[in-house]
Amino acid sequence: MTSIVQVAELAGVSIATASRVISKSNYPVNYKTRERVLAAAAELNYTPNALARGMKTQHSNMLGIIVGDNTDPYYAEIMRGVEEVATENGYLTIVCNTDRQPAKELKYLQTLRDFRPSGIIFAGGGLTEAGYPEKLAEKVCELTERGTAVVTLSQHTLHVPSYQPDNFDGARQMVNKLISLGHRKIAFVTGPANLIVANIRLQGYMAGLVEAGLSLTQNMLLPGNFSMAGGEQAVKSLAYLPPHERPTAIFAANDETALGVMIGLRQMGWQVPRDVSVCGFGDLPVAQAVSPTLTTVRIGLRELGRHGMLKVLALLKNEQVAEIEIAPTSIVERDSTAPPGLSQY
Amino acid sequence: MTSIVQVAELAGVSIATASRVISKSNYPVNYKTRERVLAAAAELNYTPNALARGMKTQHSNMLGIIVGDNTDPYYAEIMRGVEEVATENGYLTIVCNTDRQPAKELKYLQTLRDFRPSGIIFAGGGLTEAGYPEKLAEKVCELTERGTAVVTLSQHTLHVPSYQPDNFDGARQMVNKLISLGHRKIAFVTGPANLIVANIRLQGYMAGLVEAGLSLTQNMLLPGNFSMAGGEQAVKSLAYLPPHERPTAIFAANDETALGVMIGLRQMGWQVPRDVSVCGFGDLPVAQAVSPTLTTVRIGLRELGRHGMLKVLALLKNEQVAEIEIAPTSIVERDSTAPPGLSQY
DNA sequence: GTGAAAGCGCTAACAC
DNA sequence: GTGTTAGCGCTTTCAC
Repeated sequence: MTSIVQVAELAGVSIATASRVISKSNYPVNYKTRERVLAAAAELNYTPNALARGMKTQHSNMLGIIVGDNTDPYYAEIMRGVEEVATENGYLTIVCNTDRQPAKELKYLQTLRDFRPSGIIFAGGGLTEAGYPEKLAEKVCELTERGTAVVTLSQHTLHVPSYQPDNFDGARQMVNKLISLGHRKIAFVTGPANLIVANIRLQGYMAGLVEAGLSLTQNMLLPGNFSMAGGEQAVKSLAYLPPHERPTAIFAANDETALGVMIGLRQMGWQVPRDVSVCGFGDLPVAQAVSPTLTTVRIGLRELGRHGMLKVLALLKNEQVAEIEIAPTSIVERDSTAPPGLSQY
Repeated sequence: MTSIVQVAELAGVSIATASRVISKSNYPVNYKTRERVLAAAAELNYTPNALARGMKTQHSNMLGIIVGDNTDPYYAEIMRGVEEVATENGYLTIVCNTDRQPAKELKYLQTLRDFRPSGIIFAGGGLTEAGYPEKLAEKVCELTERGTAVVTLSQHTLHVPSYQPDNFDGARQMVNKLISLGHRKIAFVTGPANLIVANIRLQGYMAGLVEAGLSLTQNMLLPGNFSMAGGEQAVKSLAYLPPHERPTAIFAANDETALGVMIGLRQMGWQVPRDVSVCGFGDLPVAQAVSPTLTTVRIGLRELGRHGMLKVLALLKNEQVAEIEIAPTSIVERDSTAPPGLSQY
């Protein structure tokens, strides 16, 4: 394999000089000499060994992205944004699926550590299992101490720079919207209890109700888990409610759940939005593809990823970065919501 | 940072000995000595620097996976399978989005090369632009020569070990199925013309028709591009056909296209499967989520990824591997297909 | 069964 | 503006 030594030889310069031009260091090199080195490198089809370089510099132009599951469109979109900016800047993106399991997350962090990544992005949102935040913080500390840039893309137990969607306000706004449509009985399908983000959305929902002077009724909270199956399951319980106690709108903690809710309702013979309005959170591409199209809270996911990676790059350049930046969320009104009272029951 | 030197010191042995036990080499080391090294490593929370190791061994326990777009569920599923097996074996998975652009694919291969990956998996299927297969083959050759294990997960221009779904037979079977339902006018929405896999599915479709003694009518071929928008667009042209010339079934080259087809038909006021049957290829998770649920050709995508990675591992161990293995495909009949003639026109 | 030492390819002092 | 050289942390001959 061709190394910098052959390049130097062919160019008739020392390895140091060759390295200076190859590594784009800002060290002064004579114009002609530089040209010769570049020509030699091109001729030999040479590119530097990233491993060797990483060994010297102590970091490797690799970026780890921690996600729950790369097949989940929420993460897939973020990952795509991260990857775009990463590759534009010569970084390689490593997928780390955790399935939201602390053990897997820790394991990946360990493996990543061995590779001296330049940065790590936590796309998903902080697991809150007892004792886990501390363990995680410790592992992450080992990384940051050694210069790895760590960024989260959601509210998180980790106290590192973060670019995060306004989950609280998004949920609050959605409740406002439903209320302005005339809804008073608004159910909420929750996310996993151990996920910070899921809880913040729940809080936004509750805040929205309280602001409007509505009371929280226990059975308006349906347990979900951010999955389609969870949403489908959750609404089944509504069939047992006497008609006048049924919600006129169901707000799901994420889009996948909302899709499940729609499937469940269809099976029950309830029509959306005639009998009940449904809305989600995230604005995944699929929200526009289903029928009826899904009203949801828009997070610019790809942009979230792009911005997160830019933050990593800024950190790496020792630039000043805001500790926490909030990405605004907004309501996208589509066909799955309508005023209540269209129903026959 | 703690290196093997501190471990050796703490254990009171030489670096060589420490390395022998840490690197799990099968070199004989005294039982007690081994224990001491392990204890020291544990105490120091030591794990070997993957970069340094890679520098010696000339490959880095990294695996590149080349996909069109990681947000495409087809690739996401494969990637997930690959990642599972990779991480179980201590490999890191690098996402490489090419958007099916030769230039991006080449660029990624170049970057990967610098990192000395142990393996590269081409999840997507061979671009056939003029002159490109040769260029790609050359780049890949540089990699394989140096011991990188390269595997494709579809029919491909590259002549490397491959584990690939039976795209031809899947399409043929689907046509058989439609014919057995009574369909005679079966349209096919094609994939991108520059994609091998898309063409093979098209060939399977044609073979199925020919076997049944049906003729290929030109306007039964609708141009698509594997995207939802493409499917939506494609069916619009059918509105201009006189009713008796309209297809009674539309077979889309992949599931995304089929979803687009369903959306387009809905806009045109055609009901599925009453007015026209629709089917896809791939069996993405979403195929079960849409309404009506989608009849499609099942490829075990995650399994495809898992198996592909296993093939890489086998190659790395210099085991004998089959050059080409075919993964069977099968028909999953759901609600989007029915016998023709239910339509009112 | 163990240790000393070379060297993988690169960068960054440090000379000149 | 250029060259010499010392490592980065590891594996692996080659001695003993």
